[in-house]
Amino acid sequence: MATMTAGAKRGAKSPRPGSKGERTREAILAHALALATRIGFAGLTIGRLAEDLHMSKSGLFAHFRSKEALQVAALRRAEGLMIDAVVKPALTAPRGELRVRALFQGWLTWEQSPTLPGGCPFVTASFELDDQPGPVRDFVVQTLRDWNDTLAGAARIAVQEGHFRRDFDCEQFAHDCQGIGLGFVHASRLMRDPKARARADAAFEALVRAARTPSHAAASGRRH
Amino acid sequence: MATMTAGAKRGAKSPRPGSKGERTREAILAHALALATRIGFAGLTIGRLAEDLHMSKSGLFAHFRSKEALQVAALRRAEGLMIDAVVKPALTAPRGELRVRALFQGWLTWEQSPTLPGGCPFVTASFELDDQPGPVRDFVVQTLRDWNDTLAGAARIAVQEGHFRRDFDCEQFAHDCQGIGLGFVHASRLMRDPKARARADAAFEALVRAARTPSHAAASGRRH
DNA sequence: GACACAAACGAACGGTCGTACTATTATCCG
DNA sequence: CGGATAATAGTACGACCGTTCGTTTGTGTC
Repeated sequence: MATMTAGAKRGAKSPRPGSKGERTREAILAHALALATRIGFAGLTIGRLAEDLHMSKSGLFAHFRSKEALQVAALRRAEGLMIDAVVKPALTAPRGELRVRALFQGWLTWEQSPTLPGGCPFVTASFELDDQPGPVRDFVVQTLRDWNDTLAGAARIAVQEGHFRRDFDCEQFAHDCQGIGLGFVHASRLMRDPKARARADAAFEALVRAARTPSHAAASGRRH
Repeated sequence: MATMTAGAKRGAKSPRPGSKGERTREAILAHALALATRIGFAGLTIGRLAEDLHMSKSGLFAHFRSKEALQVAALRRAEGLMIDAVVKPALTAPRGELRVRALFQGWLTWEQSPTLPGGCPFVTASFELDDQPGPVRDFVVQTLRDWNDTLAGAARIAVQEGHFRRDFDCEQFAHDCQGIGLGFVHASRLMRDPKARARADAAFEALVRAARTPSHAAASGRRH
């Protein structure tokens, strides 16, 4: 956070809550995010963005002082959206396996949300930026680390609750869920496989089945 | 693997086998491929490529008549490399579970090959182009479909050989392997997780364990 | 309603992009 | 070795890139 030092004289950004500037800024970020999921964050251009929103390049640019700042702001917004859409609702689910399910299913739904025509921005960004160091990449890594911890933490609670085996590897579980999620994106977006969702669900069920304690093995199976 | 027979009609150009032109063309493609894995296929530029190879933009451009053709040519080369490095060696492994293992392990090795500094080009391309129609995307889809069929086919042989259960879903298995592979890329490249390889191996072992017939369940475990 | 300041604009900058042409040089076959 | 032809270089083009700057328009407050 050392870079925020300029805030003393001229705040990096502290527009009044309901001001005009903040409203258009929000509109820009919403569109930028939707666009980036389709054409990538590198493909995002100020000109295209300005044209779509019927404003001038310079007027739009003034809201962020660099393209990189725009990219980070868009991803920061995405993180907020994802927490609201996936994490918070899952926290209302009962502790244990059900919450783990809510997290995973919630992510699949989020990935297919109509507001994100190209899918989860962090999937796009993570493969686009995995070899390009800088603040944007750093932010993506941090967010995905948090997400991984959320998944692993939910699994750990499921162990405490006695739903999952006592010796269960929760980190491995979180990793495997990421893999299933990425496989889902691959199958549904690139391959356009209509069975993509069913495949992802089947893989997740197998993972959960293998995680259960013997006493819960046959129980709570909401399936055949 | 129906598409691999397309060798009948050569492409637009057919330079003599050992000619100068073909040699530089090959050099261009080799570098283009390595570069694309790091900065993406959209980020690939003729100028950058020409500079790196110490030749003029126009001289390089003349080998392909468009950037799109260059991208497809690079991916076509990647397909050949991948078949040589992964598929062909796996076909020398004995039919059944061992061949399935050879395919998967071979892919992990290929993904980390030093000639591909940014990893498997098809992973990069598939997330970059999943929403951008055109010949490049089409080629990626076709190649990955072939790869999926190769995996599923190997699994089907393992069923025939009695290594895997008779009612085993080989398509689901191929899908799950893709997911584990993508999870591996995510963990190793973006997250720089030193345990990435171990995680991928563990996930794959769990998958294979669940696939085995009861009679083979305990056999060939982790003894070798 | 005036005044201060935030917000948006328009024009311009130096670059780089992919691609089209023409000219020059290297390669290869007879 | 010479002449046809393939390979490379040179130059130019229009479009768009991110960014800067000075100006104009709009907003919100006393």
